[in-house]
Amino acid sequence: MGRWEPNARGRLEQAALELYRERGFEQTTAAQIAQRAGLTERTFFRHYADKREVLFAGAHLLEEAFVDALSHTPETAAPIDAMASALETISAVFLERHEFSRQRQAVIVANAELRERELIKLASLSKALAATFRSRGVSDPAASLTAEAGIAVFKIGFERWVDEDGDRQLADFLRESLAELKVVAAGR
Amino acid sequence: MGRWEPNARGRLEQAALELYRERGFEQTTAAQIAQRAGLTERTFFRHYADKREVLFAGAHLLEEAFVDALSHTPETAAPIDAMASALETISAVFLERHEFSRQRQAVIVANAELRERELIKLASLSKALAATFRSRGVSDPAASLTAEAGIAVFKIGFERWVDEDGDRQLADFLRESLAELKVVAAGR
DNA sequence: ACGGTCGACGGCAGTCACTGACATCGACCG
DNA sequence: CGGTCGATGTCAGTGACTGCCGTCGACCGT
Repeated sequence: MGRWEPNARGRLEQAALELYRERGFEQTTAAQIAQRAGLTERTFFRHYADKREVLFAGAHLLEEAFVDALSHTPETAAPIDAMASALETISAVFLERHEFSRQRQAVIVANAELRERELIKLASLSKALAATFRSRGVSDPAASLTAEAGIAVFKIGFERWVDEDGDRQLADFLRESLAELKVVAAGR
Repeated sequence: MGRWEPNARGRLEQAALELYRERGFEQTTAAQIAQRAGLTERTFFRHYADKREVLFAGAHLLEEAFVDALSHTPETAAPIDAMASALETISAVFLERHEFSRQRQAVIVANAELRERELIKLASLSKALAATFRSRGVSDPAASLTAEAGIAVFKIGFERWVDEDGDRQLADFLRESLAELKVVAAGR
């Protein structure tokens, strides 16, 4: 056994989610999170750039998976179809995470600073997707617009999935949302 | 003449933009902004909730104007056409503000915290537009998706307009961007 | 087995964003 | 002319975040 308990980041992330749920994001200090995780405030800030980031550690994984999914789509497909396929693939990531997503999203929605952070993560994701499209020969502004549209579909589908009590899968909501976007864009 | 110089907010906003351009957002303290405006730090925070907000004072005006433009669109129009019309109307707001927009946008793009703030302002705008659609009988998720798509069009068109040196108007870029979105959504 | 390096963490002092409480004083009102 | 009000100043405090340095098991080469 090492000098320190293992999985410091995991403990910090769990402690943070717990405290943010118990007393709210603003009423929680970094020192409290660190203490619950058996660490010090200084160590908290070694792992996370700020108090919000501890909730978004998984964002880069989502981004990687999303870009990966898009990359593994036939180059000949129309951008919107590639996006549809990537959305389909990505929803698998959330199959076993409805409850966790619900809790985390409730915390985020309740605080403006956390919403800001979520938005910039989605914007980063959008940029990455646009870059992927460009590397596949889609030119701007089509690349950026398809990426933005895909993120909008994801955002709205995800919101609705999280709000649902039922057993419908995320993929259902994403398909529905994308279909509606097509209808709307067609001017109907 | 009153006890204080008039237009404290205007002075603060100009001082802030100047300093953010001169030395960067992070390297500027609230006290410095206040001092250049002939005020104290405490007064700065009475006018703006935080250091970023001083750059976004006009955001609620844009939101009002945008919602207003959308409201004054024929109810019988398809949502996407109403959005197109609103975008057209809104671009008039920026007719005389290319240089100002360029400077401000350069500051924002250079700093992640400011980008976050911009994103949440756009998200707020999107919510307001979606609510307007709903009040006109468009149901969700079409209302939310049209709003999000419109904001995406605005964002991308605006970026390109700001980057341009030429004399093309914002409205041109918005039309182009919207047209491209329609093409993309149609799967071409 | 031993000295040296390294990585993860603790401790501490400091800056700055932001806040609450209270004081000031021209403008304006009756 | 006294009283109220609104915009600002003053001051003390909290907490987010950072730089710097110290600690000490793990690990590595000899």
